[in-house]
Amino acid sequence: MGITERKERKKQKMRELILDAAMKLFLDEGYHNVSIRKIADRIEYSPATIYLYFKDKDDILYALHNAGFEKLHKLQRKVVSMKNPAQRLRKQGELYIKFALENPEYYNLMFITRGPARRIAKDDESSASRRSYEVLRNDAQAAINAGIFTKTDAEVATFALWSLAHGIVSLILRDRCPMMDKKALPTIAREAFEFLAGNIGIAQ
Amino acid sequence: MGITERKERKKQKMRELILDAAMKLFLDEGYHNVSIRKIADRIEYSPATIYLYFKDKDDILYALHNAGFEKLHKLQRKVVSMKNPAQRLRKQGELYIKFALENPEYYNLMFITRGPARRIAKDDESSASRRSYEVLRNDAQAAINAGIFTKTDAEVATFALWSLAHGIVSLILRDRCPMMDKKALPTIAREAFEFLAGNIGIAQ
Amino acid sequence: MGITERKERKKQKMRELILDAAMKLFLDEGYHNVSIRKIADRIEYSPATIYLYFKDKDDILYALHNAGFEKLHKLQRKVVSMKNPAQRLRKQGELYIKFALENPEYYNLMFITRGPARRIAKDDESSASRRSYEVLRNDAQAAINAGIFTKTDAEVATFALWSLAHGIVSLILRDRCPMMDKKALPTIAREAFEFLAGNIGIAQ
Amino acid sequence: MGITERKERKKQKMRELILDAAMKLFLDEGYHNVSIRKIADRIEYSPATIYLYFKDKDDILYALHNAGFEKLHKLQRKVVSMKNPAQRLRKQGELYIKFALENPEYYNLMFITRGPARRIAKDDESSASRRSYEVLRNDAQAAINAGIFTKTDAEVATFALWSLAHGIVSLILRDRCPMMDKKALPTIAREAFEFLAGNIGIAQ
DNA sequence: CATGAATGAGAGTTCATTCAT
DNA sequence: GATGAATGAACTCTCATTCAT
Repeated sequence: MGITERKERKKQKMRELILDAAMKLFLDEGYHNVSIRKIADRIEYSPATIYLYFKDKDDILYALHNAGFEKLHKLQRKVVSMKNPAQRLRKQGELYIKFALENPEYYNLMFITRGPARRIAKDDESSASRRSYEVLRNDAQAAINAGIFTKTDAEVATFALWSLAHGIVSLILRDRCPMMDKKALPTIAREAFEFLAGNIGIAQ
Repeated sequence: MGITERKERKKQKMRELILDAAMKLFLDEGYHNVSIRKIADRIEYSPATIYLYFKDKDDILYALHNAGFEKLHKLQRKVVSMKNPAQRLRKQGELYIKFALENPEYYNLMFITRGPARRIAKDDESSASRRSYEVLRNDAQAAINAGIFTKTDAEVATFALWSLAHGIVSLILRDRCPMMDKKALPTIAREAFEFLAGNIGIAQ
Repeated sequence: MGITERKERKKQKMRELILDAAMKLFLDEGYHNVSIRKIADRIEYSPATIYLYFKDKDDILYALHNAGFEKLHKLQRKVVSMKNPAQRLRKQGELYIKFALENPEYYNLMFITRGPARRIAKDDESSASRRSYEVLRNDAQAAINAGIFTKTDAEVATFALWSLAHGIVSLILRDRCPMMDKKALPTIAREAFEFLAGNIGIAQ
Repeated sequence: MGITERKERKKQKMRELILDAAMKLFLDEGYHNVSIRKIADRIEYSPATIYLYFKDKDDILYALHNAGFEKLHKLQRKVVSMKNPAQRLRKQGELYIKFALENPEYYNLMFITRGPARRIAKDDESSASRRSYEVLRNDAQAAINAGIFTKTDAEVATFALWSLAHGIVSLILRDRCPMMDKKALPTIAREAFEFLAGNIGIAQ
C-alpha cells in the first residue's frame, strides 16, 4: 500500500466519520438541529476542520443523500435478476418501503428534505439518485412490454409506482397518521401496498 | 352583545390578522423565511404582541395547518353529494391533487412539515384534519360496500388512496423529479393518477 | 415634551452611543479591527442590540461617514461669509487640512476607506458629502469669475484644489512620510499648502 | 556556481512565484480577498509552505510594496536624463499619475493601504521607496536651484509635488468622485494636473 | 392591550498560523 | 523542503423569546 493510498484512505475515513456524526445528529435531533458546530462537537474536532473535508453544509447533506441512494441502489440490484417483471416490480416496492421505514433519516434526506433539492436539480444521469430511478423505470418498461401495464407509457408508470410507495412511507415518516395505531403502521403500510399492487397487476 | 363577547371577537380578529400575515409570508417567502419578527412587521405590531395571541411559533403553524384543512374540507364537501362511490372517490383524488398543486405552502404545512407534527399527534376526532380524513374513509367504506374494493378493509383502503395521491404531489412539491420536464409535471401527475385510479376500479 | 419625543431622543442617544463606541474603536484599533462584537462589548450591550439601531455594519460606517461630513460642513460654513474669493479658498484649504489632521479616523472614513464607497456612489445631491463638495465648487467658480483662475473650468479647478489638500493629508495619515520628522509633519503640511496656494494665486 | 548559491537562487525563484500569485490575486480579487490560503491554492503548494519563504502575511505585502516601487522607479529613471528641470518635474508627475491609474493595486499597496505601513516606518535610505522619493527630491532641488521654485525648500517642495499627484489619483482610486462622470476621470485628472503644474511653473 | 428594548444562543463561514511528520 | 492536518479566534447576522413598563 503506497503512501498516497494510505493518506487517501485516512481522508476517506475522516469523511465517513463526519458523515456518521451528521447522520446520528439527524437521527437524534432532526434535520433542523444539524449544524456544523454540533457535528464538530460530536467528533471532537473544531468546526473549521469540517471544512477541510466538505465544501459547505450542503455538501455534507448531499453526500449523505448520495450515500442513501447507494444503499438503496445496492438493495435494488439484488432484485434485478428476477425474471418475472410483475414479481420484480412488486419486490422493488417492498424493499423500497422496507428501506424507508428502516432508514427514516436517509429517506428524509433523499426524498423529502428541501436542503439538497438544489443540487438534485443538477444531478446528471450518472448520479446515484438517477441510477436508482432508472432501475425502476426499466422494470416499468418491462411491465409495459409484457402487457401488464396498458394505456400508459414508461415515464408515467414509473412515476405512478414511485408515488405509490413514496406516499405510503412519507405519510408515516412525517407522522401524519395519528388516527392509526402507531405500532400497526408497518402492517398497514404493507397491506396498503398489497392492495394497490394487487389492483395494478403486480400481485404475488 | 356582551362585553366579554366583544372582547372575544376582537381577539379572534387579531388572531386572524396574524395568521393572514403568516400565511402570506409562507406564500411569498417560503417556510424557512417565516419568522415572528417578519410576521410582526407585516401587521405593524411588535413581535411581543404576537405572543399575546399565540403561545409560540408552533402554535401559529398549527393554526395555519388547521386553516388549510378547513379549506380542503370545504372542497371535499362539495363532492359528498355524488351518488356513485367510484366516481366520488375519483373526484376526491382529483381535487386533492389540484388543491395540493395550487396551495403548495398549505399542503406543505398540512402533510409534510415537521413543525406541527407534535400537535397533530394530539388531535382528537373533532379536529379539522380528522374530519378531512373521515370524508375519505367514508368514501372508501362505501366503495367496499359497493364491492369495488375487495380483500381489504376501510382503514387500509383509505390509507392506500391517500398515499397514492400524497405520493404524487409530494414528489413534485419537494422537487424530486429533475428527470422530468418541469412544465409537464401537472400533466404527468394527472396521468399517473388516472393510471392508478383506472387500475383500482375508480376510473371515469 | 411628549412621550414619543422622549422615546425618539432615547433612541437617538443610543445611536450616538453606538457610533461613539465605533469611532473610538477606529481610533484605538484601526478600521480592520472594528467589529460589531467589539462595539457591543464597549457599550456593554449584546451584539444583537446593535442591529436594533443599525441595519448592518455598513450602516454604522456610513453613519459615521456622514457625521464626519456634517462636522466638516459646519466648519466650512463659517468661511462662506468671507468676501474675497482667494482668501476664502485659502481658508477652506487650511481648515480642511486642520480637520483632517485633528480627526484622522473621520477623515479616513470620509475619503480613504473603501467600506462606505458603495453607498457613496449612490449619494444624491442632498447628501452631506455632496453639500461639502458644493461649498468648494462654489468657491472655485467664484475664483474663476474673479479672474484668479484662468484656462480651466469649475469642475477641474474644484478637483485640483481638493486633490491638493487631500494629497497632503492622506500621505501623512497613511504614514507614507518616514523620511520626514514625524513631529514636523503638521508644519511641513502647512508649508506645502502655502507653497501650492501661493503659486495658484490664493496666497495670503 | 556553488551549492549554496544554487539553493539561494531556488529560494529566490520560490519567493517570486509566491509574490506573482499574490499580485495576481490582488489584481483579480482586490486587497480584501487576498489570503494565504488563496495564494497557496494558486501556486499549488500548501499554505504552510508560504511560511517557509515569508514570515507572515505582512511580509508578503511589504515585498509586493517594494516590487511596486521597483516598477515605478524604473519608469522614473527614464526621465532623469531630461535637461530642463521644469520639464523633468512635469514629466515625473505625468508618469506618476499614469502609473497609478494603470496599476491601481500596486499603488494601493504603495501609498494607501495600512498593512505595510509598519515596515515602511523602518525603511532605510536604500529602500526602494526611499530611492523613488529621492528622484523626486533631486528634481525639486534642481527646480529650486534653477529659480523655478522660490520661497520654499527642497523638502517642502518635494512633499507638495508628491501630494499634488497623490491627491489626484487617490481620490479617483478610492471612488470619491461620484459627482463626476466615471469615464471622464482620467481626463479630469490630467487637466487638474495641468492646471496645478501650470500655476507652479512647470507647465509644458 | 401593547410594546420597546434587550438578549442568549446559535447559525455558517473564513482566517492566519502552527507543528509533527 | 514540503505539507497534511488541525485549530482558536474571529466574523456578520438572525432567531424566538422575555419582561418591565
